Amino acid sequence: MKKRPTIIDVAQAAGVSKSTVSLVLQESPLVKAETVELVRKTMAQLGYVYNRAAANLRSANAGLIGLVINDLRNPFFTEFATTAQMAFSAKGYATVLANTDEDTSLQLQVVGSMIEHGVSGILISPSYGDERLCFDLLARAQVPTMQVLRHVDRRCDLFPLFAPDNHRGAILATEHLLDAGAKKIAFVGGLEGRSITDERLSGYLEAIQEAGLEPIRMLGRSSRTFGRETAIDLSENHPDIDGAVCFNDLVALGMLSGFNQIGRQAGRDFKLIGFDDIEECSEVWPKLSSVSCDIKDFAAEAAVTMLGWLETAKKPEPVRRGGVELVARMSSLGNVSI
Amino acid sequence: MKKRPTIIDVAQAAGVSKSTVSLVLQESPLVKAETVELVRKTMAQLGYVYNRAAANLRSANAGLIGLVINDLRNPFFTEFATTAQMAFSAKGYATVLANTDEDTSLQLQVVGSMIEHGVSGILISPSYGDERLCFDLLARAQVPTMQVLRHVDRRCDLFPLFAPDNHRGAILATEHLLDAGAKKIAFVGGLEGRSITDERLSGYLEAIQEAGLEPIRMLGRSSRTFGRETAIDLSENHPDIDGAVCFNDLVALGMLSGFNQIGRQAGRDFKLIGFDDIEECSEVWPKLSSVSCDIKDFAAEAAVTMLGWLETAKKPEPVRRGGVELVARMSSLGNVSI
DNA sequence: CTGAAAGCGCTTACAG
DNA sequence: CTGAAAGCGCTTACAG
Repeated sequence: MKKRPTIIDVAQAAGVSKSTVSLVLQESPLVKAETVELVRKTMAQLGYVYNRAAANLRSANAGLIGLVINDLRNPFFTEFATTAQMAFSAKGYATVLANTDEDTSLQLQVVGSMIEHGVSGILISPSYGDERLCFDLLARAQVPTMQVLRHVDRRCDLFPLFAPDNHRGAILATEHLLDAGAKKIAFVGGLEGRSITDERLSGYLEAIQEAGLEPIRMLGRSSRTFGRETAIDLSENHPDIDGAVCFNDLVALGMLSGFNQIGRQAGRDFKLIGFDDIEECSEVWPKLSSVSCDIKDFAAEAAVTMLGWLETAKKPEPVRRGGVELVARMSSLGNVSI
Repeated sequence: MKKRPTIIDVAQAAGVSKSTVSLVLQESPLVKAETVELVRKTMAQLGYVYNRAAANLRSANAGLIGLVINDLRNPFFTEFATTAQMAFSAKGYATVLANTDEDTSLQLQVVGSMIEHGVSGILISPSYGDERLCFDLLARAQVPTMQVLRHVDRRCDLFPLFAPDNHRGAILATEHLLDAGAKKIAFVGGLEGRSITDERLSGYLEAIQEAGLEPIRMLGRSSRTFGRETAIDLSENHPDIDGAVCFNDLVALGMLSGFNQIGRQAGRDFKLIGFDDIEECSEVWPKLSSVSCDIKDFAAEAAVTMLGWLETAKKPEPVRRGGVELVARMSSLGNVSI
């Protein structure tokens, strides 16, 4: 296993100086076309591969971006991460990715590692909890960092936030269930004190109170399993509850499974709506209503904003909210449309 | 935004030479404990961050591993990628990840980018199609590369393969449905000519022929939507078919949705089994039987094998198959157990 | 349009 | 146990 050729090898083989080779690599217009071709041919012959680490040592831009995700197994975050990574890739940036599994000490470790690797910027959907050390480290290292999806560190002037308008989305969802005829609507799933839950719950509360109704909170883990258990429990013990705004689609999909199990039909017997509009919503039966944050667009937007920051050195506004949209399907409508 | 401090700054501030600082960074036993402490304290004060790119320039091991995935939105691959990334992270390696979206030209591009970034090795679940250029590039660049999950490039001596024993898994699944009383079993989903499909289909064919039955192929996309459509089509046009071995869980979950829609009950009216055993299998109702490749263990194994290759420079065996296991649940059993 | 030289932030022998 | 010097593979002014 011999060493890879360097620009010096290429220069020798092509009979030019290494500066010229370097200029060719940078696609400088200064080099004569023939020389460019000669050098490229030589590089191909020698199997030359560009060494970014060396280049970076001088010129600072590593072409690496860090993506830190609290729960990569959750399809909502998977979609976000995948879309962002592909957007970076399309602009020539490679992505260093880490799942933190909602663990802030892991988060601290991976962020440290990314800084060492010289990422030019970091997009982080943070874990809840003891985040201070991590963000302080980012501040010290002066790595441009955007918080996305979750509002965790309060210093949005330092770490600009970009997140969907959860509050408004929950209002839309609640009003939709009221319009669909639901009389007693619960909010199911999500844990208090977490930014996304608080934002969505507050929208639900606002709409419920607006309608002069009593709110019903059934908070809990944001999992299919919690949704399924709640659907069954609720049908047995609170048969009068006839609608649910779920914290997210996983909870709603779990409720759907629960209803299937006990023969209750969402849409006809119960008005159900999720949040996030993951792909599966339109692939299950009955199809699940949801609030879309257009996660693909959102992720692409986030990526573009990050790249804009890196390339213009102009920091994005401290807080920015992405649009949300109601997507009504059978689980809240009851007829076999859509 | 001033420059980050370097080891020279640290050395000056601590009153030692930069070599000493370097040795401290490498945790060399040569440095006196007091000196170590002094240097560490100084680094903390100055907010020093290690520059791996520079270190790598001399010492070769970048501490970066590439992970190339054909479809990161598919939960099976998400689980694989996430587990592998976390295993690398636990050993101090950062992961550069790219989704290729089943696109071999994208795959070529991201692999090139990873090589430039100096990854020490690459774990690739390749896209089907025109993969030659990509693997040739890897061979030229001499980057240790393992193919996982899919057997695409035939040169396993160069690019060792690690994949689940799909053939055996499909035999287990088919025999299980026969034991459960199914008389006419179809194979649903998957596209011919792709290694995973071919391996699973061949297992099904072997078991069906062994039982003296006629095989029924209903190949197609590996999506929930295809599964749902097939379930409905099959119930209308082939009511005698009473069992299905699905290419993967997504197809089977789609069939489950389809059955829910038309009021047919998997388990009681139809014996259904998926493949991969993703988490959702035990979260839906009725719970979905599947063949587990123990994807978490598999991914951890793959990561360990890769790291072993990097650290011992000993290439893994050309072909290695991971174990598979039948997981029988309600969708093939019919009773409300498990 | 091309070449010679310095330097990016580390590590690595080699002295002492 | 610590220091002085060379070098990793590039880029960047600066000449010519």
